[in-house]
Amino acid sequence: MGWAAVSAEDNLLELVEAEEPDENDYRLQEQVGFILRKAHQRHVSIFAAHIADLTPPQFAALAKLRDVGETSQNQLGSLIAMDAATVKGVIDRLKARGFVELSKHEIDKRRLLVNLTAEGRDAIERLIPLAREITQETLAPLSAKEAAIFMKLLAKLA
Amino acid sequence: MGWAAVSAEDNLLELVEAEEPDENDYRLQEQVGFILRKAHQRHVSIFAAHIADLTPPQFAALAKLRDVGETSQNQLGSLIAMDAATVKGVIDRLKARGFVELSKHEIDKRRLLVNLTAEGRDAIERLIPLAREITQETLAPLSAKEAAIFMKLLAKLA
DNA sequence: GGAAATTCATTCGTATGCAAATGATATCAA
DNA sequence: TTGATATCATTTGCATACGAATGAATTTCC
Repeated sequence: MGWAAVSAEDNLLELVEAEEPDENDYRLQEQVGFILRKAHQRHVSIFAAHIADLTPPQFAALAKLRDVGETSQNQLGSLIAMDAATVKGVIDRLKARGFVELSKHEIDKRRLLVNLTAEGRDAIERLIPLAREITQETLAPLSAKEAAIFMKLLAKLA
Repeated sequence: MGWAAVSAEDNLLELVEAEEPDENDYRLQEQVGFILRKAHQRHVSIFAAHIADLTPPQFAALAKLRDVGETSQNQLGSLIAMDAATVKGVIDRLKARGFVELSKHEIDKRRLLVNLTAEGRDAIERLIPLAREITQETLAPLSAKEAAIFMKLLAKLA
């Protein structure tokens, strides 16, 4: 096998390259984590444009309290995907705003119970229609069918 | 029209309810923003399990510098979706680690040029294979076809 | 040429987000 | 019963993330 077999050499190279097409090629902009971060940023920005006086985590806490009623702080955190340290800060700020009130569990003295105040309930009821708009605007780049598929796959991923 | 027309009344109510099926119904767990936040959290967790000594934003900065070479701090920020305040902190920490070096632009004295050090280049080359695994693991709940569809829709959204 | 607008970077303040350590309380098990 | 475990909450430290204000340098435009 001498250098006369030029086309055979080329074919071999093509095969090798076909096995490892991305050896030197890493495109940050195409990685799921990078795009996920950007999509999340965009959502937070849309949220802020519609609801200026509350953050998404604060809204989530109020919305979940509306669903389940009084719960312990950590339990609420697990319902809205926040660890103990994070949920504490969120609840502290909601308390300072008068949207939630805290009390001690009668039996289990470790637990800190959280509940909506009347003002907090008013706020979340008032904000839910805006939250629907936020969801709509976030999904606006997709058709209805695309959005449905996307939501199903995103849920699988999360 | 008296109260004899009971079934007609019922039909009317059904119609009204069909128009507004979710009047009192807001499911936080089904909102795109909430799930997006959880999916992002999951990705960050997977990232940390594979690459313990660098955060996703720090990795993004190194990967992008590898692509484009020396750039100004703000320009780098816009390439990886970070505002000026955020990118400064990321670059400061990468500089403290010896992964990037800073210099002043000769002509435009406002600009702060950022570039990889030899150590930074070694690091990013070493980490890219791990980053591929991170992407794979993040998308693991989806089939190859689902992942392709998801990435296309996610890109549209971000 | 020079005032106005723009760009680059920094700083400050506020808000997640999480790991790790700690203390108080409750539960489990030998 | 009591000693080991587990749970609930707090605190500290670090790292994004972004709005707003500031200062320095450049560009635009009349």
